[in-house]
Amino acid sequence: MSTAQPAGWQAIQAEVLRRVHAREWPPGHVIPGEIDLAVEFGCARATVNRALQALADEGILERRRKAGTRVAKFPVGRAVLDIPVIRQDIKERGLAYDYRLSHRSVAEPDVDLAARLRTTKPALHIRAVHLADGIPFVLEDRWINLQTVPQAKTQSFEDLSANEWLLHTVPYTKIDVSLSAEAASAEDAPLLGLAPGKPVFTIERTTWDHVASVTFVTLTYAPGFALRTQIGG
Amino acid sequence: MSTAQPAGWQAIQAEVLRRVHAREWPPGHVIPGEIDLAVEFGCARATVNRALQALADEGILERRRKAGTRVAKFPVGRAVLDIPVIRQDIKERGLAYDYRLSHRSVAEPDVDLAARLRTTKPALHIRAVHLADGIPFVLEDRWINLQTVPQAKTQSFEDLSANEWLLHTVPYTKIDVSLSAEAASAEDAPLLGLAPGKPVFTIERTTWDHVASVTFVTLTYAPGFALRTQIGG
DNA sequence: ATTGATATTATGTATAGACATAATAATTTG
DNA sequence: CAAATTATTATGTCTATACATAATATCAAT
Repeated sequence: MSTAQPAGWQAIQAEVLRRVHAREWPPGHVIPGEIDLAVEFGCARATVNRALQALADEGILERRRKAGTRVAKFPVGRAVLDIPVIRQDIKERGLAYDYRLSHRSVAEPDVDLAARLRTTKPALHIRAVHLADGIPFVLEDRWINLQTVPQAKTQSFEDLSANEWLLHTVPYTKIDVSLSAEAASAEDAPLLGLAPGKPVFTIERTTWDHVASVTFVTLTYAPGFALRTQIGG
Repeated sequence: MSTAQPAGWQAIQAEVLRRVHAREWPPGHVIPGEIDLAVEFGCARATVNRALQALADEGILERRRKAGTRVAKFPVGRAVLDIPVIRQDIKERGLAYDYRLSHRSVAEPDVDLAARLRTTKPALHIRAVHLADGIPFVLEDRWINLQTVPQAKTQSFEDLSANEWLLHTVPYTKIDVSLSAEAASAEDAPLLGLAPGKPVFTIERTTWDHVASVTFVTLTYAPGFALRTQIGG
C-alpha cells in the first residue's frame, strides 16, 4: 500500500529492496513469483523480471527456474571496485599530477615473471613514479611482453605513462587483479619516504589479450592509501 | 559475417565485445544505433538494447540519449570484488573452519570510534579469531551499536560468529568498505605469528541501516592473503 | 549573431504474447 | 520400493509495438 502506483522497474526494485531490508522477506525466504508481483504492482511480468534480475545481478536475490526467487542467505559483498587510472585518480583528489620515468630496459624475465607472462623471451621493463603535488603517490613497476606488443620497443614512455599508452593502443580481453599488503622493498622504500619493510598497499595486475599476456604491473602505493567502496548504498 | 546467426542477447554482447577488443570499434568510437544493429543481427531492437545495456553496466560502453553509444575511452576497471563471508571463504579453500571468541565487553567508544558509529553510548566490543586448519586466518575486531542492535546484549557469540549472527538477524542497507595495508599491532601480531609492525592486509567495514550505524569491524588477515578478482574474462 | 522555440533522433522503458529451458513434482513402470 | 518417464511450473528470453525522455540539430525571431 505504501508504494501504490509503480512508476517503473526501478520503483519495483526499490520496493522489493525495502521488503528485504525490513526483513518482511528475510534471508532465505522465497518471494512471490513474477506473475503475482506483476498483479500486485499492476504491471507486466517483464517489468518485474527486469527489477528482480537487476537485484539478482547484485547478489541480493537468488533465482532458479521452477524453484523461484529467494532472498540470498548471504547477501554479502559484491563490491564494485573502480580500479582507477592513476592520473585521473590523482586529479580527482584535487592534486597536481606528475609522472617520472626512472628506468627502462629490455631484459629476460626471471622464473617468477616468466610464469606470469608465459614467455621466456626478453620483455620491456619499466619503472616510473606517479606524483601528486610533487609527492610520490604510487610506484609503477611494469613488464611488457614484446612478443605481444612489439610497438612498445619504439616508445620512450618519458612523457606518456605506459599505463595510458597501453590502454589506448593495445587490445586486451581480461585483467587479473590481486590486492595485498606487502613490505616495502629496499628499492621502493626511499622513494616513498619509508623505511624498508614498512607496509605498503600493492595492486598486481596481469593483462591478457585472449591467451597472450600483454603486461604485468605492480603498483605500490604510498602509506595512507586505502581503496574505498560501498555495498548497497 | 563470422557470427552469422544470433542465438540471443548474449551472442550479440559477445560479438560487440569482440569488435571492441579487436579495435574494429576503438575507444571513443560511436557504434551503430540499436536499429542498425538489430537489422544486422536479424533480431528485435529490444534484444540489442539488452546486450548493449549490459555492456554499459560493465563500463565497456557509454550510452547517452540522442548522442548514441560509444566505446568507453577508459574501459578500465570495474572490478567486482566478492567480499567473502569468512567461513565460506575458508571452506572454499578446502580448509577446516574454526572460530574462537577471545574478548567480549561493553565499553564506551573512544573519539575515533564514536565518529565512525555516530554514537557515544556504550557499544559491544568483540574480538575473535577465525582459523583455517587450526591456523589463525583472520582476526575480527568488532563494535556493535547497542542502540541499533539491543538484541546483541543477550548473545554470547561463543559458538556463532558475530559476522553471521548479524547477517541473519539485523537489517542493513549499506556497507562502507575500506581496504588497506597496515602494520600489525602489538596485540594482533602474536596471534598471527608475526612481529609487530609487519604488513597485514586489512578490511574495515561500517554497516548502516539507513542512517543508523549497525557495526564497525576490522578484519586483519594473516600474511600471504590477497584479494583476487578479474576484469573482463 | 545570439536567443528561443521546435523538430528530430537515439536510447529508455513498458506492454502482451509467445515459446524455451531447467528444475521440481507427479506418475508410471520394472 | 526404486527407477524411469511425464507433467507442471517459474524463470529466461524474444518479439513487435508504443510511448517517454533527453539531447542535439534546425530554424525563426529579435
